Amino acid sequence: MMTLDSTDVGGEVRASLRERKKLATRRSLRRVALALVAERGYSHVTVEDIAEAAEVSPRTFFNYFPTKEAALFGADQDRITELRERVAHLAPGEPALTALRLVMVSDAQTVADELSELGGDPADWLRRMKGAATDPQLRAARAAQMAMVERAITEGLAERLGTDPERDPYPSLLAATAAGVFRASISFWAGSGGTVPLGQLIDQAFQALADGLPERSYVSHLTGKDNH
Amino acid sequence: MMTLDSTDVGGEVRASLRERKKLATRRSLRRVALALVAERGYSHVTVEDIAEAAEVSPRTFFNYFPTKEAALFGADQDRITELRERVAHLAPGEPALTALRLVMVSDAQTVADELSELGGDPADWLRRMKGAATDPQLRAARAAQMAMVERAITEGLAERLGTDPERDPYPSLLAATAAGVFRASISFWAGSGGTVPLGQLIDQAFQALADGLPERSYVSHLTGKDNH
DNA sequence: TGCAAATTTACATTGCACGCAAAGTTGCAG
DNA sequence: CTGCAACTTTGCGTGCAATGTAAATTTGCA
Repeated sequence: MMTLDSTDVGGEVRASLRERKKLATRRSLRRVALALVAERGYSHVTVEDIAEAAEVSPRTFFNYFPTKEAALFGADQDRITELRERVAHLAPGEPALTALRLVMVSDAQTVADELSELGGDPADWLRRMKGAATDPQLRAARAAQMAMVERAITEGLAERLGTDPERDPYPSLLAATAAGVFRASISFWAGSGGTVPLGQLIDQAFQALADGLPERSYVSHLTGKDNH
Repeated sequence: MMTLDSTDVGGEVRASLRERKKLATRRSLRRVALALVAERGYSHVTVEDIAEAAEVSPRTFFNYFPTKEAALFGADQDRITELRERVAHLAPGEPALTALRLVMVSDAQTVADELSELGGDPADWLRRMKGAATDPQLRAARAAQMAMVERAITEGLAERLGTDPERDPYPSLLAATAAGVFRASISFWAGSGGTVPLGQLIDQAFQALADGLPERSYVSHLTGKDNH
């Protein structure tokens, strides 16, 4: 129990064969799942299809991901916990809204990084996934995922502000708006093929919130087009 | 095809036996589903259980609800479409934020009404459901539901503002925040056993958003307690 | 009363998810 | 380099959600 599966070489951590294989299998499953879904649509891809394309047994799929959709956009429990910690403790002394903005920008960058990590053209992935993203099941799964993220933010905020979400709706409200900023920005960014600078989108949305929501848009100069 | 299943009597619409039975079955399924889930938790209640308790066949359950969770909190497609229309056209001339506030307050009242319609003590239902509400599956289902609502709001806002959500993230952001206000308020209200005035909660949250988010809470005087 | 339409039901099928134990790999100590 | 211990993969069986189909059953109405 609790073996390392890795060898420490002069401060560097070299993954063991076992570890590398596991990571390869995980990535293969994810890549194949995304490719199949982009091609046929979410509801026309079974776990069996994914397993077959990745050349593992269907049972092995579930050793890596708890559900079919987790292979598509899996933020595991560790990362969600880490998110809560960052919201709670990043930039202490700064206003909560500032900390949230920092965390959201950083996480958005992570999303963009993972997209590149997939191999191939990131813009191509975004374009291919666009059709599949209309599937209700997939939307539902994504919403559930974001709800978990939002919950983590709520808890982090509650800790940061020293308040209890049960007695004070403010952390929930702030978390909901932050998650909303994140979603709206990411989805707009994805729709642009990843060309619009994501960090700026998020920053401007937060600025709009901090200043009080305006009646109309807040980003026309980014797209170079008239938004109404 | 397209029979009325109802008899028009002097301007009043009297439901036919068929219609009344259908409504009774639907309500029975919902009530029984809620009761069983409150008692055992979502994942320990099968569709078969619900059907049996409601004295219909399992297949009939799916004639009324597309999924298990739809029986618990089902906003059907008609109501979601209607929501979009209200967001788009209610109080024309007023700012979008004002229209959103009106629609959200009104919908919150509908939620409260449906709770009473269930029979028994509303506060009792809230208390009983509280435990079951921690179930991840149920959370996921609720999130998916809210995502559909949020989407409808986005579309309604886009129409109202004459903008395209694909090119302008503003409707999405506004919809996300409005949905966030709704969720945070409802959940806080439910946590209070339905005692805190829901309309005021929502109004104050919108006011906070319109003014620019404050660093701390905005409702301390409602609970009568210190929120930090 | 009897026919047409709507509704319920039984039956079969597909797919997700998970527990379990057997078979196959990998890591490492001797 | 060999053999054991830990880990991973796999096959098999189970339960449950969800859907299609066609045969009863019930209701509305002439």
